[in-house]
Formats: sequence, structure tokens, C-alpha cells
Amino acid sequence: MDFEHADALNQAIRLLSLRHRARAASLLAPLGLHTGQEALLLELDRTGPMIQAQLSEALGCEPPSVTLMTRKLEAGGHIRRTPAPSDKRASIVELTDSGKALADQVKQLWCALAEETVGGLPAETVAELPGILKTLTDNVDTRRPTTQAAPARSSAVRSPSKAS
Amino acid sequence: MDFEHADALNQAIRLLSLRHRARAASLLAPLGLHTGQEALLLELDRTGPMIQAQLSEALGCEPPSVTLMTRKLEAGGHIRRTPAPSDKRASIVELTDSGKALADQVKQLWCALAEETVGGLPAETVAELPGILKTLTDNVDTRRPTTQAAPARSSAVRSPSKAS
DNA sequence: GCATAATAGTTATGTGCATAATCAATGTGT
DNA sequence: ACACATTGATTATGCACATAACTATTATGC
Repeated sequence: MDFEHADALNQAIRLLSLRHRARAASLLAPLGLHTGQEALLLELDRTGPMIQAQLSEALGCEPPSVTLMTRKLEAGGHIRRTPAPSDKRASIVELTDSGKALADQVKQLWCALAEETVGGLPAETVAELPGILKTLTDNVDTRRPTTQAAPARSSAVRSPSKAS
Repeated sequence: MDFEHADALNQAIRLLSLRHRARAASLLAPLGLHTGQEALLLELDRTGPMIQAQLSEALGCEPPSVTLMTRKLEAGGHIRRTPAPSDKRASIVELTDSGKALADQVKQLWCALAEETVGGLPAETVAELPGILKTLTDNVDTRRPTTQAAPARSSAVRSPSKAS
């Protein structure tokens, strides 16, 4: 691939990151949230109480990030952290009532943001977009076990990834 | 759009941002660069000397970010800042020889990253990907003042007023 | 000419994210 | 039983990004 195309792609991803994040920030600000925190609330709302290590895995960010985010959300009264009885190292994180209400509001914003984001695109493109983005993500994901240790270069490493 | 689909989309964009950035960081680290700095170098390499306000516009980030990034790149010897003769407020930013050499290395990495990113996708999808991403970006771009005279907005301009 | 607005840049501050180092608790091997 | 690695979480530090407030220069109105 020549540099022109490569740069167009990388730059497009970079700019989409910046703008989508900025737009999310402007929508979340009235709720007193910063970008990233909404993902934590939504994950707790979806999965229920869980320990920070699980949150770290689900959110795709590192434990120190989870520590800081949970601390701020706890200070805001949206989540509660209680020591896990079975493992004294871990703390169980769960939504408070305020957090649940907030998560519901976030859901609304999230739908509006998604619609705004894909506006003007054909429906079929919209339909396959999540899959495409996930493929891109997996391709550059250094966290996951890469699904193979083979020295295969630029071959289609389409693993039959079963849902985890 | 229901929440399931909306979240899949928003989350996919969020994760792609995180992973693509992380992957770029691991590639740029050996060059002594952090993500974001490469965009500045590439822009200077492409366009030539320019003032920070132009850089801010081209990179899509705010002037204070440019101030800090240019300061660090200048400390690293990759760029040079000279006061503009015509306007005493502005400073002209340009690549040093070291910066030009670095930009060339970045170009190589950039091609490798792009290829890695789109690995396993059909060629036609890859071809239209930059355009799709740009559409998404423009849809949520709060910087540029709409600029679209709405020539062919197919569906959903249903809420031109505030959505929330 | 001069007050005022607009622009280029910086500083201060706050956020999410990262890595590295550290501590406490839990596993595991011999 | 005990040394050792592993795991959950935190602290310290650094970066890119943001906004708000500020200085210095340039442009504009009267």
C-alpha cells in the first residue's frame, strides 16, 4: 500500500477518534460525565456487579485507568465499591440508583449519537459497519492473544472467533 | 436505532480508537515519538513550513495541544520554530533535517500500520473505507460550521433542532 | 489617532489513557 | 510448610487531548 492511501486511512481513524470523542463529550457533559465513564456505566448496567479486573477487560483499558475512573464515579455517587468476600484483594463495583438512572440517560444519548454518526450512509453500509470496525480493531489489538503465533504475513487470519 | 445497535457502533469506534492508537504508539516508540506527534511531522512534510494556527487546523486539535507538541518536538530536535517576519505573533514551524528523516521513517510505519489494520478485509471495502470514515467524522464534527448545504442527505435529518 | 475587536500563542488546569513500580492477597510447586 | 509466581488494586509519572483565562500583536471602526 502506498503512503497516500495508508495516510488517508490512518488519519481518518485518528480524526474519527478525536471528533467522535469530542461529540460524545459535549453530549455527556450535561450529565456531568466525561468520555470513557459512560462505557463503564453501560458495562455495569449490562453485566451487573463485577470486579475492577473484569471491568478493565470489558472496557479494554488498563487497571490504573479503571482505578481512577471508578474513584471519580464513586465520588459522584454513581457507583459503589464494596470489598469482595471471596477475595480480599478485589472490590466489587456496582451501580447505585443514581448510576442506574444515569445509565438510562446515557443510553438515550448513545442512540442519538449513533444515528448522528451514520447519518447519510446507506443502510447496508450502516449494517456492516460494526463488523468492519471490529475487524480493524482486532487486527491491531495487542491485548488479545492474536489467535495464532504463526509467522503468516498479511494472510487472511480470519479465526472462527466464538463469542466470549 | 435501538440501543443494542447504537452501542455496538459507538463502542466499536471507541475500541478502534484505543487499539489503533495503542498499536501506533508501539510502532512509534522506537523512534522516540508519541502518537499525535507523527501527524504533526507528516503534515509539515506534506505541506512545508507553516504557522501553528495552520497546524492546529490541519491536525484537528486545539492550539494549546499544538503548543505542547511543538515544544516537545523542538526539544527533540525534529522541528524548528522561527518568528514570522510578517506577523510578530506567529511562529513558523518547519522540519529540521532530523525531522525530515524521521518523517520518512514514519511514512514506512504508516504504510505497515494501514496494511495491518485492514488485513483480511475485501479490497473493495478497503477502498471505500476512508470515505466512510470521513463521512462519520464529518457527521460528528463540531469544529467546522456544518458547511454542508445538504445536497443529498438521504435519511434522517428529522431533528435539525437540538436532539435532546 | 485611538479605542476596540480579532487573532497567534501561551499558561493553568483537568480528563482519559498508558507504563512502571509497589503492596496485599491468592495460588502453586516441591 | 514455605518459597515463589500470579493476580487485584493502587500510586507515580507522562502524554495527547480539552477548555478557560491571559498576553501580545494585528486589524478595524470612528
